[in-house]
Amino acid sequence: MHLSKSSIYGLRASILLTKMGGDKNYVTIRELSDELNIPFHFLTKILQELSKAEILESLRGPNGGVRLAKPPNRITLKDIVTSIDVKYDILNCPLGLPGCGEHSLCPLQQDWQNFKLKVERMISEVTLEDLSARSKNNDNDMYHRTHNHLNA
Amino acid sequence: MHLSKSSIYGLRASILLTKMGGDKNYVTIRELSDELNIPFHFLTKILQELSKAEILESLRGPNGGVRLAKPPNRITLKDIVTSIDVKYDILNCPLGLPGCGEHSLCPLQQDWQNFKLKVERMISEVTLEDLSARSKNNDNDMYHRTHNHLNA
DNA sequence: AAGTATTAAGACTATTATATCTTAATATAG
DNA sequence: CTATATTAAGATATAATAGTCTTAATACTT
Ligand code: FES
Ligand code: FES
Repeated sequence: MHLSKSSIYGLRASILLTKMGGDKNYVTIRELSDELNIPFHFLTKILQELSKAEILESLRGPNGGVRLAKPPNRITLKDIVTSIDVKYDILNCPLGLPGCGEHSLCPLQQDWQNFKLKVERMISEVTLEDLSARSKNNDNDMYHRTHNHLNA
Repeated sequence: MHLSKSSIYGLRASILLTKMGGDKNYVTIRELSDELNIPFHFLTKILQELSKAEILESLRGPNGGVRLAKPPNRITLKDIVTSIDVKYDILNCPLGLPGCGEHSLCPLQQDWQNFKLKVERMISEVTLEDLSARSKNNDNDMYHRTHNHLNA
């Protein structure tokens, strides 16, 4: 599972957005970046990608910000990740041979494809609603660490 | 599973070495790098790491090269990867929160830790012997693609 | 209409990962 | 002892990722 920091930040921001923006109000990127200890301009660029992908909506000017473009139960983890890391490879086999999955050349293939299917199913099924619900039940301070301590 | 190219190359070379070096002869790094389409000097540096970690033995001069330092059934996939990517994080959760695994803060934790355990077990149990045996049963041309086609 | 708050966009810089090049050390062969 | 084949080590170069800065566009408020 090789996610760029952009994807990780995008996911965290989307989850927080889901938790904060139950209503139709826009949340400023500044709020998100402060809360999550993500560099503001960096997060801005990431969320622009999500807006282009029509996962978020944005509005400029006072009272502007970003918000989800559709109900959180219709946005999956995979939607977000694939919008940001266009060419990511979920759970790449350690040997990364050509034709992986098609031909049976890799000595790890059997084990690996098994894992891979499960992970792929998970990320394409879990929605922002699920994630925000689960994290509400947990310590709400989950995001409030300093940037340096995040093991991204 | 975020492996560097160094680790992937190190794994591929170790497997090939196992297949070629059943006896006690040294195999030159040039042979390995040609066969695997890995830049020679790059592979040299990677194998130096494995030598320092006492997974390989090396010898300079004519008839020199590298060979396994112990029987292939005593070298695991994990041995190799951890020698090269000293600070790798096997199957990092997409959210990558602090204290992952210790505290229950992450909404994906339950699913993810489950995968992670299985993958960790696999890489710490599978040995070079296993890998080379399995790949012998497969198409022996598995490594003979051009570098550009490898989806590392 | 003017001023302000905000995202959009793109240029720029910094850091890390990947790859190459050069020289040194060492072992063998003749 | 000399020439040669090879790994060791480190300096340099290139590419990819991460992060910063500046300016433009837009929408609200007064
Ligand atoms: S290269 Fe596809 S499973 Fe290993
Ligand atoms: S951060 Fe540990 S499982 Fe998600």
